Amino acid sequence: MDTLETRELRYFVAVAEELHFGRAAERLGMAQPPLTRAIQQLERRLGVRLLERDRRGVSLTGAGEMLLHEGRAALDATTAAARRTRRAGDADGPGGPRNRLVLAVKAGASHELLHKLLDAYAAEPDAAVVEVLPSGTCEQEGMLRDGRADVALMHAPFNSLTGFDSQELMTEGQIAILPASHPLAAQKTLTLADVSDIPDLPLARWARHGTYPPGPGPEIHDQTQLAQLIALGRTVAVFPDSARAWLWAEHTAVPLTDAPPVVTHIAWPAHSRSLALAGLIRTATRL
Amino acid sequence: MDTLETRELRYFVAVAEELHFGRAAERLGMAQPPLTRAIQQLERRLGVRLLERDRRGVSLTGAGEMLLHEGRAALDATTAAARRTRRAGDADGPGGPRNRLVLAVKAGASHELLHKLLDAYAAEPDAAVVEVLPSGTCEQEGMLRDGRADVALMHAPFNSLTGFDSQELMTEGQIAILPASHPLAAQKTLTLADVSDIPDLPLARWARHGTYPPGPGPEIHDQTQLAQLIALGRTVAVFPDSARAWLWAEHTAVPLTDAPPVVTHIAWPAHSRSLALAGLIRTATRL
DNA sequence: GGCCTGTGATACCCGGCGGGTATCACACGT
DNA sequence: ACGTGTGATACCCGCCGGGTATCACAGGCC
Repeated sequence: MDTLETRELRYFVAVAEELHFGRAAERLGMAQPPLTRAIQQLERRLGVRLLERDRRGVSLTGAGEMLLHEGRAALDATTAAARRTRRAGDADGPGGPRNRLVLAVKAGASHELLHKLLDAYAAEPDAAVVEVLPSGTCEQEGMLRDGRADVALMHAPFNSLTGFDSQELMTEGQIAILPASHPLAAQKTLTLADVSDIPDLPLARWARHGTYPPGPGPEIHDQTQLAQLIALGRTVAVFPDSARAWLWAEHTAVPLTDAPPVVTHIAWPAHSRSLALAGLIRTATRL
Repeated sequence: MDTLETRELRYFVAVAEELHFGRAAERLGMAQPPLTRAIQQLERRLGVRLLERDRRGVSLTGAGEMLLHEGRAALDATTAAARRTRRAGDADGPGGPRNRLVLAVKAGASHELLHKLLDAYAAEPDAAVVEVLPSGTCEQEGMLRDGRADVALMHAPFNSLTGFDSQELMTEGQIAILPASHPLAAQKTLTLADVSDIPDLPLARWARHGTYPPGPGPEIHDQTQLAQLIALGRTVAVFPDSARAWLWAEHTAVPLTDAPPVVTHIAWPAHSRSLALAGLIRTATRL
């Protein structure tokens, strides 16, 4: 009567994202007519119009937008339930209850802190096996939400910590990484304004959630790619201080005086009750 | 293949809570055999044993406990999606987009703050209709999670704020409420130790999540009931300062010097994106 | 204006599976 | 030995989710 099935949610989210029944059906690996029928049935059961279909296109009503947001959250929660249950089953299954933890880390960030954390935790008695999962830019939130990861290292203010419990680990400044040959590389310090409009050196743009912010700079999705472009004198980038670890000889790092400090947190789903996780967090706070 | 249906989650949670297929089936309004089959199928699909059935009873495996926790969260998220979507539909349906907000408040707490908040918000332009939903002791968390409420007033340290965004509104001390006739009522201040072992005046016990903490005091689930028992000289209770508003003539309030301060927060689900909610929060922070 | 194209909606059929009833298998009380 | 209460099995049926074919309709052509 009033209990949404996850199948219905999956269908609706697909349609709401594509805004096109045909494409949504294809994405779902099914034909279009049953999809149409399923959405109609969903609307009847909820007693609410979710989509406005005026021939040539579909758009979301207010209720539709609500269901898109809430439905995504619900779907994430159920897939998280499935994933975490499977992993828990592996643990208490064969070979004794060897717990495992999946830690999501932005690829290539803060090696040093990560190393210290993993070493310190491994020395703990009863330490679980920590699997490090490299994640794309700002993707850790989704990974925690849908159960791909149990815990993550996040960098405020880039990551949003809303909805998670977290603990502050480290604060650092930011630096501009320039070609060593560029005149500005000789400065002792710079400001954001200095680096954001250098005529011959546009700021690189990172992909966030699959799309790129507008601007003149090159589109980047790989750190080595970026490093190369900087070395070639084609772009600048702004990074937390710990990025100095991977600088090349052709790079120069210059501190930014007015960039907001970057705070590294360890974050986890608020409702977690895992002992292994608690141990890792305890270790982290003692660093 | 790997996508849990909410029906399966409902079934499993019922069995895991009852630890008995027959009772669980009854609670679900179905017969026992299909329930058994559904759980078996669920275990097969997850590739994990969830229940240990040794004749005469059922118990949870580690994976089962995981699925119980995560599954509850997922079920809450889907029922929240349904409820919020229905409400959003009512709003953008007939009579113009009149938004509504449901505010969960512990029954009978902090009248004064609540009044100020509602009055101030009602004076805002484009204020939504705020529906006040009285909730049992410490039940606000569940109400936010499953969509019965959009926002809640919570009292740390009694309510757990994990998983929600929140804003501090007010801090107050705690008082002991005694029968006016009792000798201790003459004191200017008291300590927790003073009131926790008065031989003839055991501390009242409140129901939390349906169960009562152990102890000698009377079991309470209603505020007037408690007030009456105090007036009769049968018990003491500890409350935030604002409880003075409902004291009777037969009651005396004595400040507690060592009780932790009670902090009232306004809290909401971390992923909310409602404009009306944002307005209410903005108003609250200006009080 | 006729026609094609692309959209979502409808009509109809079929197979699978969710659910029910009856029964079994087994461990415990007496 | 037998009754009792547990979960598991066997079997059947009706519904509903999904597929194919088709419709209805609005634009954009020439």
